[in-house]
Amino acid sequence: MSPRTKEQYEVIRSEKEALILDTALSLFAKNGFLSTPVSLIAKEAGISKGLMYNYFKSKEELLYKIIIGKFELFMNYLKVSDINNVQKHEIINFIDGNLLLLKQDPDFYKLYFSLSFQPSVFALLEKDFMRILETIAATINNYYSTTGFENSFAKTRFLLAVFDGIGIHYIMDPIGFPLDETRNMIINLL
Amino acid sequence: MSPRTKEQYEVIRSEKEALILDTALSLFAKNGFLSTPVSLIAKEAGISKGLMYNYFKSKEELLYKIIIGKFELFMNYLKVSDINNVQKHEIINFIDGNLLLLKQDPDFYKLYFSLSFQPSVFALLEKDFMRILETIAATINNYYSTTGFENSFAKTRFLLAVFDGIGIHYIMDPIGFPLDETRNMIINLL
Amino acid sequence: MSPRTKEQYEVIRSEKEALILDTALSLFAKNGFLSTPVSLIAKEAGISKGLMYNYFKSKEELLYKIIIGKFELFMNYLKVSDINNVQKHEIINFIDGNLLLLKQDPDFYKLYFSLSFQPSVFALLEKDFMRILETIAATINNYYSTTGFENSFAKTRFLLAVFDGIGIHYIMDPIGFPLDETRNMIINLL
Amino acid sequence: MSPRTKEQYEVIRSEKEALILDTALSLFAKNGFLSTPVSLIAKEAGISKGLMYNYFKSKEELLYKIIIGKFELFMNYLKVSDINNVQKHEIINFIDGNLLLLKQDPDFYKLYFSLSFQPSVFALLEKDFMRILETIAATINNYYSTTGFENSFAKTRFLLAVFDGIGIHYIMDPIGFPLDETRNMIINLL
DNA sequence: AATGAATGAGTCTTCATTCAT
DNA sequence: AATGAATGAAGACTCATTCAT
Repeated sequence: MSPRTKEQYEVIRSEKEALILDTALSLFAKNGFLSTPVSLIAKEAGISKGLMYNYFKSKEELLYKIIIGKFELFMNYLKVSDINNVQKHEIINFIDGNLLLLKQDPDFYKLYFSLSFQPSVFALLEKDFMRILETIAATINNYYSTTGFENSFAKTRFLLAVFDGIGIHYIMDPIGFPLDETRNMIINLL
Repeated sequence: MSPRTKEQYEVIRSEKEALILDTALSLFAKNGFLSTPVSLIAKEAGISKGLMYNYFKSKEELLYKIIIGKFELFMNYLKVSDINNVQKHEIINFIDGNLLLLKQDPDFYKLYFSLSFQPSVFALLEKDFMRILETIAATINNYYSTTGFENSFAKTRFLLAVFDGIGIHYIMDPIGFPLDETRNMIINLL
Repeated sequence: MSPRTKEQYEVIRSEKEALILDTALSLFAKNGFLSTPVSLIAKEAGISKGLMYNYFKSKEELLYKIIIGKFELFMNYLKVSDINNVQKHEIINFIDGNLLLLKQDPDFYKLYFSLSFQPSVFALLEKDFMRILETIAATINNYYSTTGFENSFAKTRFLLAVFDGIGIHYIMDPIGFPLDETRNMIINLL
Repeated sequence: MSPRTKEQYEVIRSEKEALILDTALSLFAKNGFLSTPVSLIAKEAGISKGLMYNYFKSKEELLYKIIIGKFELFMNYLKVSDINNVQKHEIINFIDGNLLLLKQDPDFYKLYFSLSFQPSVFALLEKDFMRILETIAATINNYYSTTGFENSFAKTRFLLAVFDGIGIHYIMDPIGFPLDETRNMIINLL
């Protein structure tokens, strides 16, 4: 019998890769990265431990791919037409976009926050995290300063902090936390 | 040399216990709870591993005692004279008190936040965390509702979230983060 | 296109088999047998892992075939016209033949020596090694005893040892080692 | 009960360390470094796997310590009174010393030779091996050149090669190999 | 003849905890 | 009160080999 075609192999690979990524994200979010053994990921995904290493070089690479993949989605919401003249509605779009992701993919945010407090693991991702954070900060800062606010720097840092605070409280208590009301309170800070 | 009295022994014991607690907090904050071996704590504290287990039943108990000890300090700032009629200056006092602790003891906050995202460890502390959070929430909620704000529940949750956001951003970047300016922005939310 | 004939298939098969054998020898020599994964051999040879097992039952069989194949070449140089009356020039021919192989195929010698010290692997080959060694030893011993040397046994063992010593030092440092000068020193021992 | 004294601990440590080193040397010699699992060393030494790591940082460090320890012994035999004027009897002493060690500690030589052909492992030790080899080579070379031999370089390399050849053949067949007769043949090369 | 996904046994290593002294 | 040797369970990772296609 002839071997599978390249396309068939690709389908298998991309489906299984997605399965592993999803399973791992869910477990990392639930138990934390360090407390999730590769063996558990494999078991939950219904594959052998060895196969994981056929798809990802290491547990850390698996983590990295999860994060990077989501980051792209994340950044799609921060498209401004003119970086030197950021409009209020663009910031609002960004906020709304992220609140949407927060609702749709709380696991990712849980993982994201948990990693921020795990220095041994965080090192892997620090550069990417920083690059993104700085882009966001620059955009918001530009909005505040061109809109005529004084102390745009502090306002920017404050807004980012508020945003993370909301995120954390939401994922800790998605049912009880009043996300929609707080959304308006954030907008009021603009 | 006369043998030590019971009191002297107890002084030694409590001093050594404090030493272990401090050392452990510092290491947990720096490396994370799971990434800090008991052997390292013992080494840094200048004692043997065995002795650690003489003072604390387990690594988890050590963690627990660290957290509980700090909580008491923490709650000292939330003393209101009348829980049914909370004054603005009392809330401000609470905020300022906590910002002070944040500056003085960033390690504890780092540990506190990191544990929040480590469910396997968090379980130990969840009850205590909740009890405290609810006390604080009730107090703030009372302030908002007696002061005549509408939607005091959402406002309360928002304030708590903002507070944590600030805390996180400060401990991630204690030098760059404009803590004093943001303090005023928090007060403005009251 | 007409289908390939049986002969064409066999040509392909034996060419591919040779490719695998060569690739494997080169990698075994460079990294050692145990440190060379089958996957690497396949990759370097440009074929799939599965196909390797189509040609060779196991990694060990692959090794075995490499060694045995070279042994035949090796023994071609030890053809004496009369085993009961070995001539000096025949021994010299053998020495020169082997020095030539040593220069032309250092990888094989490297592998050969490395296996001699890997009992778990060596077991496979021990019989064949011994058979060959004994043939050589018998021939040399005959030369020494018929030529009238006393203690031909010790002289034989010495010569064989010297020969291996030279081989090892040459493959460890093919550029620096004075192979041609030492050749004469070996001849002087005859 | 009071803890053991420092001396008592030291006795325990050095005895157990020696036990592990001895056991490991014997197994490495018998099976090869790569084919000897740490678990087997532990089992043979009658200790737990974990304890091995209390004494040695890694399997590789264990190997390193074995080799380095023996090297010192080894070099004791190559003490010449004047490096610029090496006497024949000093070379003979060196040869005899090493033949003695060869007889007494064939395991070490087995390991030494096997490592020389295991590039992945050899890297660890290459520097130390080279340093020693160069010292020996320089000494012998000095002997040959001051004694008036021409082509002392080639003679030195030859002698070293012969010596290793003898070593290898002896450890492969300690009973059958005529070590004492060959000793005289080596001396004749001086 | 050929592919590479999949498995599982085996290897090194870490670390919380126990225990004899 | 104090030490550190010792254990054992668990975890990340590798790799020869099998097998469906």
